[in-house]
Amino acid sequence: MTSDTIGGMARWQPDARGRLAAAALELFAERGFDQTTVTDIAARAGLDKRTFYRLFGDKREALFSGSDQLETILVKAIAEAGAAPFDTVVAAYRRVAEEVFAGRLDSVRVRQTIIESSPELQERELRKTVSLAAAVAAALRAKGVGETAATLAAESGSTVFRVAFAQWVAPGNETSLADLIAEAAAELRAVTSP
Amino acid sequence: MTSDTIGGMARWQPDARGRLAAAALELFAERGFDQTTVTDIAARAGLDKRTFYRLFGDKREALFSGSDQLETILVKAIAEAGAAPFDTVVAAYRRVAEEVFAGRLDSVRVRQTIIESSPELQERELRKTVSLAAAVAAALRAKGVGETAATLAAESGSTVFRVAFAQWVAPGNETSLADLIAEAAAELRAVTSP
DNA sequence: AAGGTGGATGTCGCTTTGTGACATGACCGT
DNA sequence: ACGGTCATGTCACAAAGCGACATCCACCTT
Repeated sequence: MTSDTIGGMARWQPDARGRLAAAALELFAERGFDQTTVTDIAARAGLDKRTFYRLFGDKREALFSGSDQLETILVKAIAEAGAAPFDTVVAAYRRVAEEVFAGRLDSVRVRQTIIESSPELQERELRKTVSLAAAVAAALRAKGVGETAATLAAESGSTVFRVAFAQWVAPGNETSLADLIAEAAAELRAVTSP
Repeated sequence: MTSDTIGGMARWQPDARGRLAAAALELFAERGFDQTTVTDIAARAGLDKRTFYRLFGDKREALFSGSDQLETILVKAIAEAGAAPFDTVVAAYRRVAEEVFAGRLDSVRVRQTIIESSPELQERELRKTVSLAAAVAAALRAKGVGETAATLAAESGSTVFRVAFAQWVAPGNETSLADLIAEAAAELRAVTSP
């Protein structure tokens, strides 16, 4: 079936996972999430339904393949930083903005449109967000920050990022994500100040 | 609703929805969420699987029947308040703490144990949380608070509540939820202050 | 060079979720 | 009594997700 022979090379086409993720993105954009079956996705990638479930936990996960990378960058940025907890977290998210989101507004918008069209996908994205915040909190605790303060700083940073992200993706926006993060952080400080 | 005649005999037992929610809670606690099928739940409530799906959108929803009430209380509290946005939100959550959670620690713990045992349920709870925060933000905007400030105040209040809630439910806790909310709010201010 | 090993893939069959279409049986107003 | 309505039950079905087993072929061992 998938046995290709580029000069007696691989038995299967390379990067099955990547092909499945790409096929899923295409199909979700074309027909919508609910109207796309896992069998469809696998077929477009030249694979079997069962293979999809070996590489992804469920149908939604195909849209969130790259999100481990975010955690890596965030945790590393926090481990290297030396400022106050909240500033550290905000700086870490700004680094993510520059290293993974800058220059990809168009494709991010496509993805975001898909997510906003399906409650199931929104739930999954929320979980990813929370998981990221938990990793950030753990990284802060590893630097000696107290339990509650670490959680609050991580969650607040997450909030700032989500607000800024929404503004960045909104139609007509011209400002960079990193700048929007800085603005949102400043406004959060203002909102919580007595 | 569930037509039971006062004088005559009822065709159906009253409160089908409540019976299903109760049956679901029991079974989830007994065997776990995954090991409980919708048919099981319906059977214990003396109803049919199809009836379950008419009253609840999906299996998880049976655990979240009462969460509309929270939104009502929150929105009302915010509409009546007159303080700064963040203080208003924190006060609203404290009101929820007193009006719906006070005195129910034991049953809340049972429920929370179930939720923590299933990623699917955690996703749903997250969505409820976000939905609540969105309603709070809308209530703030209705009072003239700016878009971004309303969102940030609502999300920060939500964060404070979640942190306090986790502490309240944690084993060995003796402090009231309302007090924990106040403490968390104070610590959030400290964390985000320069 | 023969043969074995292993990891990735395909095939089969099953349970469960969630939904549409239709049937049933009591309540209600007329 | 009649027809309508509303909650529920029954039947059928697509799709999700997973366990068990078969298959294929690069690579390794001898």
